[in-house]
Amino acid sequence: MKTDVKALYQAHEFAQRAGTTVRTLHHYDRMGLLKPTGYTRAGFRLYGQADLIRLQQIVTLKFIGFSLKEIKQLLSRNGMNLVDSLARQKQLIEEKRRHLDRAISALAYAEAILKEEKRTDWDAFHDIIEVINMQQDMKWVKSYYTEEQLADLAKRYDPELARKAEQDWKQLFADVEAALGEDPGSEKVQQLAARWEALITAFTGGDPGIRENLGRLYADQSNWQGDFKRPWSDEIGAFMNQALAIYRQK
Amino acid sequence: MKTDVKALYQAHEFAQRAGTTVRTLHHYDRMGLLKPTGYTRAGFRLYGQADLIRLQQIVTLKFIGFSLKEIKQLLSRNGMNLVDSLARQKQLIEEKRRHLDRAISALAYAEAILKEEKRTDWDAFHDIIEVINMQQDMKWVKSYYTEEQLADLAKRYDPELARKAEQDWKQLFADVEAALGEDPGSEKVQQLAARWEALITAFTGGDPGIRENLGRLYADQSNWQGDFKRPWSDEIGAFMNQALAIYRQK
DNA sequence: CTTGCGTCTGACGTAACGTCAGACCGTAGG
DNA sequence: CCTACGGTCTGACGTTACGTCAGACGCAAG
Repeated sequence: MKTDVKALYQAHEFAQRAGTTVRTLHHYDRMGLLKPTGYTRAGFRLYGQADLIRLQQIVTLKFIGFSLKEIKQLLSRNGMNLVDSLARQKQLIEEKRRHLDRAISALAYAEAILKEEKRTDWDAFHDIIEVINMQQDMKWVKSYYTEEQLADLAKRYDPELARKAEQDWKQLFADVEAALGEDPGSEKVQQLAARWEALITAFTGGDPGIRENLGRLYADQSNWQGDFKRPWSDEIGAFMNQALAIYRQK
Repeated sequence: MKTDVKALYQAHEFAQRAGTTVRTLHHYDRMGLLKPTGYTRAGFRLYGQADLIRLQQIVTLKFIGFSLKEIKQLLSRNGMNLVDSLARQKQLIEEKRRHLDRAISALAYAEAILKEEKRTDWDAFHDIIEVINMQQDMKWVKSYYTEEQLADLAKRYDPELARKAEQDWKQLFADVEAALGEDPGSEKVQQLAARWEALITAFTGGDPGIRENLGRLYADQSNWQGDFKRPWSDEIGAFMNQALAIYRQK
């Protein structure tokens, strides 16, 4: 029963079949992550089935986000506990995703503001930055809310927010625009304020680092020149500021 | 009306207030992204309010995921269109998040398999890799589904899947285990098969690159030794394979 | 022998800084 | 005035996962 199948491939063909490059194979070889099965007399690398399997494992672990160094450890399982590694890795990735969620939310806001209003790019850009930094405000806002209120808000808005943030921002903008003339203290406008805050909360999310940093930044601006000019120059901004002020005092 | 506020800070203090490091300021200075307002006679950097604002913008754009090079462009708005840049950036980030979602899903699966079954780490690990690569199967599976069926599955499962993948995997495992003795062709088991496929689809998601690569990898294994041994050695795996086979033929 | 295509080994480039290392500044205490 | 302590400066190397030359060699066909 001879195995007619070709058993060994040279670098290029192997790389192609594996969906990677020769240079990558060199790299893995040099760092001891994947050594070829053998060499020709001329020193050309020869890869076999076992190599393919190992490469497959490497690709998989890379997909999951491990570094090559970690992969080397895992594949030689030198004292490394797979379960723990996976758990840690999952937490790391989830953190990254939360960050991306907030970034997406911020971008959605930017998109909304650029479409709904007709300011120059630069002005709008200024506002975008301002809004993102507004997370700082949450520090103070939090003292106005009770724990339960915050938890409630979080429960109602947080999970889906990041996903359809774009929709939400657009809708909110439309609603606010429609309510422009009304009393900022009215039930209706106050509900808009609540939604606004919730949206801000969404991409403020749970990143303590950024919140702190920008918080310091913002506080600094205020201290620096007494009343640092905040760029809410448009109607909507002014209107919402009134509404939010009332909302927070309640 | 004199402004009593200190107007200039030295590197360390400025960095601290801005929530960054001196070395970062050096870096930004050297690459021309943020030049200090002035220097002392000794050559020490002095930063002012304008610098703080600019740094704030830099931090914000970094948060959104732009590279320093891009930020430099954006802040000098040399031919760069903000709207387009933001849109592109959003797509990029969303792609990244989809990748993370699939990775998380894969890790959730790993977690589930390691908890529910009592194999050695290594064996389970082998399966994890196998499952992730199983996305390759979707290539063939797709020829069994109609477009509408796929769309339907995607609609029903895709959005929420990535979020609560862990739960879903655990639940599915429990259900499958409970149904172990039954007829693989029964309505009940077939529904489990549908769920199984849907979960696999979830982290197979929409990444054409990885799907292709691993597809090639897998196809190769099969060709290489005729019938390459697939590591579904456990009861659940064998059971589900039967059920899935029937499910796909339907 | 010459083409053409493939392989090998360095060596440098990338992104965004962190981490020394060696040298200098500035102020308070002795 | 000397010195310690803390801050600043520049330059150079380290990090991650390879990509991109560059120069030299292998091998089969015409």
